[in-house]
Amino acid sequence: MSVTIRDVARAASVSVATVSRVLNGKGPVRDETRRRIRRIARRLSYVPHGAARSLITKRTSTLGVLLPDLHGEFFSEVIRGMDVSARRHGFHLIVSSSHSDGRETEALLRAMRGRVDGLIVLSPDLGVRKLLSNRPAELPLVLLNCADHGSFDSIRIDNRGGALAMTRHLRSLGHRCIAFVGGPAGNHDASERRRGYREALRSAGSGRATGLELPGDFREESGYRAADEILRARPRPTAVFAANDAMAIGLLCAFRERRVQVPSEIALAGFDDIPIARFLTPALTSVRIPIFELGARAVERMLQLLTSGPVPATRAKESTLPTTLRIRRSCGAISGDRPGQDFSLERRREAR
Amino acid sequence: MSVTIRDVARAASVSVATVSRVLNGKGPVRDETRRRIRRIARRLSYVPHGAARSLITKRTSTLGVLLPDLHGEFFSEVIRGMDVSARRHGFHLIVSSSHSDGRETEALLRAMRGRVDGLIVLSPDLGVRKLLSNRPAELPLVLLNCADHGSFDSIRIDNRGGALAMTRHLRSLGHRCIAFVGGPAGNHDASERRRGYREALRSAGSGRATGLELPGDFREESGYRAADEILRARPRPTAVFAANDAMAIGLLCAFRERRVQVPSEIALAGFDDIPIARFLTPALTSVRIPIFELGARAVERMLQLLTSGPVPATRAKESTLPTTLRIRRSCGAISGDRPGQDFSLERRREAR
DNA sequence: TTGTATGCGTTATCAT
DNA sequence: ATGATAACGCATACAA
Repeated sequence: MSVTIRDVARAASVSVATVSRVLNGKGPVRDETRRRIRRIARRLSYVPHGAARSLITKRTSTLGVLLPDLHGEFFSEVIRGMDVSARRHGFHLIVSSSHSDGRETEALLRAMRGRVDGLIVLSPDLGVRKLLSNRPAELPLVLLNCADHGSFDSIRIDNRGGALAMTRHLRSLGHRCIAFVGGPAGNHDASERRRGYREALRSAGSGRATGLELPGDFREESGYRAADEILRARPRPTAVFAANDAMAIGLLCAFRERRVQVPSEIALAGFDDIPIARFLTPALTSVRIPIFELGARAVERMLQLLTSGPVPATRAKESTLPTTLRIRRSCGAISGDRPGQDFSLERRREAR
Repeated sequence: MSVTIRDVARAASVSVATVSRVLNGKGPVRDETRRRIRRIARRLSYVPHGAARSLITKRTSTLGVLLPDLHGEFFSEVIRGMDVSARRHGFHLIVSSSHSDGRETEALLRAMRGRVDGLIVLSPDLGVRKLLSNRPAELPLVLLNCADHGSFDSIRIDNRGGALAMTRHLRSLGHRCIAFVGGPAGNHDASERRRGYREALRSAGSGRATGLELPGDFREESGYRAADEILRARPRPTAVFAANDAMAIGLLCAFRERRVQVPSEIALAGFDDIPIARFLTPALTSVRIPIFELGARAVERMLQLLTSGPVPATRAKESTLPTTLRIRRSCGAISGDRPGQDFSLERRREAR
């Protein structure tokens, strides 16, 4: 068996209470006793048992994270943000990725009780309502990029604003027919981006602008497939806005094969600003989203929720993180030749 | 407070023991009693307390995962593999990414006791030795892609074999001077890939081959920077093998800016086969590594370690996962035009 | 078939 | 300043 607090107490000829006091720095202990216990504990390489401790303290110092089946860059960044933020406060992350069907999610939530102090749920796919119903009652909750905020704290990325800004940017470059390749049906990020696109088309600007929406699923392949339809369309769009960079890359690939020059013959823009965007040829214009910060903020919010009292009466808050336009060569706005030439148009919008 | 097993027992007018038996399906219980308890438990939406349960059962159904600061695709895939595999067996994952310095890691390991049944450590950066010393003694351990296997179970990817195969492939295409852009110093994956590259150069083949090694750090930027030096070198390499795809993309970008045609003027190959590799122009030849499977296998191994008895005398095993060559246009071996044209040369090597 | 009682490892409350 | 002891929520050996 593992060495327990009793072993330390016995070896030091004191009671377990004293050992506990020393190790937690609580209560008065004679200096000499403290040092002796510390030494012995180290010599025995004693490590407190987490489960036992949290059974009595009612705190696990652990946060549960529920994620859907996310694509590479996004997934790792959001976790990194959470992890950095959590560790700074001595918290751990118990993550569960690719939760799809509701039954599985339910089982997951059940298993979380007694293991986490709070839950962070990222669910771009609609359907958070079900979640609330069968979640262990008093478990604090923070929603990420969710469709219906309901009465829960939520942090989201300004997808709509980013798409709006990008589409307007394309219009400002003179494009009058702008195609849009969308994301998966039911995905909240995707529908918000489409909303921004539509809004920008409708809004008064320099001249009329028409649109053309094509289906996509956030994967390269779907962008590749959308290209043909775009090129066949009459009037042919002079610009394409893909709902994410992966699809934009698929489009870029297809355009090159068809010998359609980007951006001279057709402009291209993406969303996400993944690291390789600026290393493509032409460098891909995109909308940068603060993924790391999204994760970090979620944890911060959760932590202040946890320390603000047992049943925090603090009203649910929702905040929106701003996106940033990364203008590069693919949209035809600039003619620079080297990567790293990043011109940024920033766009901020913070909600309560 | 949350509803406990006692609440259920009281509501059902039975003892907690009976409730426990029903919920765990152990021991004989009268059918009618069972149904009644089940109904009441559901009505009260009772959920067992994880910490309390694991305190007595000595099992947490949770696996600890220690990861370094990984790049996008790799990170998400390995976690996905673990998660899928873990959930299938009713296990959870408590992950901690970007563990860098040893002190932090030590604190992390301490906090793991009583919260996890085993530990999976991915540490391409050398220095696992320290880990073993201050880890809670009887915690089962599985190493991933580690330098020194020591006496621990470990699963690794055949980095050396993949690099060997790719370099030979380039030689077989007639290249006699092949440059190599390496990964971060101290990174085990990187050094194994370099080892394979060197081995292939030394080994007898069709004619002599010379090399040229350049530093890199696995990021696009470092590949971009390496390009100039490669183009200046005399004799100028006719092929470049980048230790990962990100750097290959940087190289591709730089070559295009310098108007150096790939593959006609210089061939290019990467490592990892990230999803966008086949959508680049030219499509990037690369070495596919089974990341998902790496994670999945790690969990499987851990689980069989856990169920093989309290202190499994089963000798530490190490296995190596095979890589696969993905030959595309960038190396000049084929002249296809459409993405999805994947020719595969497989290479297997399984160790005990 | 069911109930009683004990213990898991820790912290917290009260004595001393 | 320190020690004895009661929880915490659950599973289980044993008794009934």
